[in-house]
Amino acid sequence: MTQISTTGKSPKNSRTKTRIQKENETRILTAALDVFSENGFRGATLDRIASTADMSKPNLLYYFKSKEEIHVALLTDLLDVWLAPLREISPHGEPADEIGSYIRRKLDSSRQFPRESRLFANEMLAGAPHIGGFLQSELKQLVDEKAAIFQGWIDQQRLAPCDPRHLLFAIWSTTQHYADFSVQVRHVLGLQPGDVSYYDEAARMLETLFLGQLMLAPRNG
Amino acid sequence: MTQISTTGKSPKNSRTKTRIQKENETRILTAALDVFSENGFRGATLDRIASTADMSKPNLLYYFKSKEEIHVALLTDLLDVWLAPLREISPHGEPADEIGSYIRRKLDSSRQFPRESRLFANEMLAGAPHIGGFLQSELKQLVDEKAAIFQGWIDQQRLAPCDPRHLLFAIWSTTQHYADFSVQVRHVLGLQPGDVSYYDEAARMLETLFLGQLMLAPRNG
DNA sequence: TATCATTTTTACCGTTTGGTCAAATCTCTT
DNA sequence: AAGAGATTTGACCAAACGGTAAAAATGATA
Repeated sequence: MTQISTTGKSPKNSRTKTRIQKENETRILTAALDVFSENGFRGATLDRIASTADMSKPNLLYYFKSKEEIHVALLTDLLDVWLAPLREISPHGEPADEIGSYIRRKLDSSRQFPRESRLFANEMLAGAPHIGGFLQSELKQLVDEKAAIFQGWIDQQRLAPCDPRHLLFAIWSTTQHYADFSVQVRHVLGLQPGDVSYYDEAARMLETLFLGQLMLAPRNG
Repeated sequence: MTQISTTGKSPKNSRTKTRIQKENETRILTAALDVFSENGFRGATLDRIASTADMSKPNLLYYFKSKEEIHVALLTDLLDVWLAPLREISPHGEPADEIGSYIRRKLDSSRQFPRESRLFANEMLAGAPHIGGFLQSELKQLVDEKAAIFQGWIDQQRLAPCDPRHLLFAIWSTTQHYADFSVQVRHVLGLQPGDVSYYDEAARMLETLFLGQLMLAPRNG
């Protein structure tokens, strides 16, 4: 599959973007985010994106020269958003503070960018055909770096012994779940389609789980 | 969207299935699980399913009369698998034992049925068009029932105060993550495509997180 | 207001898609 | 071995798909 690399401009080779160009590219990317995040790359169609953007298909293809190019543009934007909260983890703070605020940042990210989260999830489910390289290089490197910080805390007995990378997986999964599986969350909680009021309770749960102690009674006997 | 309800047979209305019928239906469902779980319903094609099943498309449509019908058959099977671990939670055991073994069952389920898990995830990302009813009825009911058990333990101060349903969300997300995001997990850990050796470490992590205590030093000062 | 580049539309093209049909083949029973 | 039923195939269809070409309409600028 095609990996992200080039940043091709479509409308001619003009360096400066016109007002209309900026407006329409935004409209297209917004519409495409809706469609791709719901149906994945293969499940999305240009017709659907075009009609969501309230635009004819040829006009859409005037701004992005292929379905792939739109997808790449979205994924490129996405990866920055995805990495940002992780970058902020510092070795100098208290473990509970650092991990706690990381969880808060990730949960905020789910609340603010649920479609981006689902776009990412769709790409994972499909086997990461477009961002496999990113996962193996940038992400792995950053994870290794932050895992070393966690390991330092473990060595200092400020954090329970565990594989730091799996701790990150636990944080990613619990926070992203509220964006990716929001339908399930809402149905189980009996909430209306648009209602995202569960995020406050989610934050409390994750604080208890990661920073506090879930089990109160001794485990056996 | 079409919800699950009917259990239509395709080859005529014969009550008893022939050997060939059983073999081919299995082959089709196995192939379809591969294709649907990677690409979602809209992203999957009958041609791809047929060629994966090593079968002509008209022959495939002799056993299932539409793409939708194959999908429904898979989802129906899936829902049992999905609910089974949850049903086993008992109010009579120790919280740590009950929750611990539930996590183990869910993690085993991810390891044994990763494609089923991804099929479910794809359905969620698409907005649960086919199993919305299931989520609102069967699942919600079972969750309410089990949440009441958790609430009992909280009232007895054997479990930290939290929203039991969000605790379930945390268990679902962390365990399913290893199936749904296995590509990411493998890339970050630097493992080969088929390697699922991370499950043991995952089990240890989740035990520490849910049954033990992650933070060892006091949070402030 | 005339000019030129940008933007939009109309009409298409070849391929893929989900699905049908009747004929051909195979399998099982007698 | 023959007949009936089950299975498989090839040829096909209309719609949807990703994408193109060129003309028409619009916008900016002088």
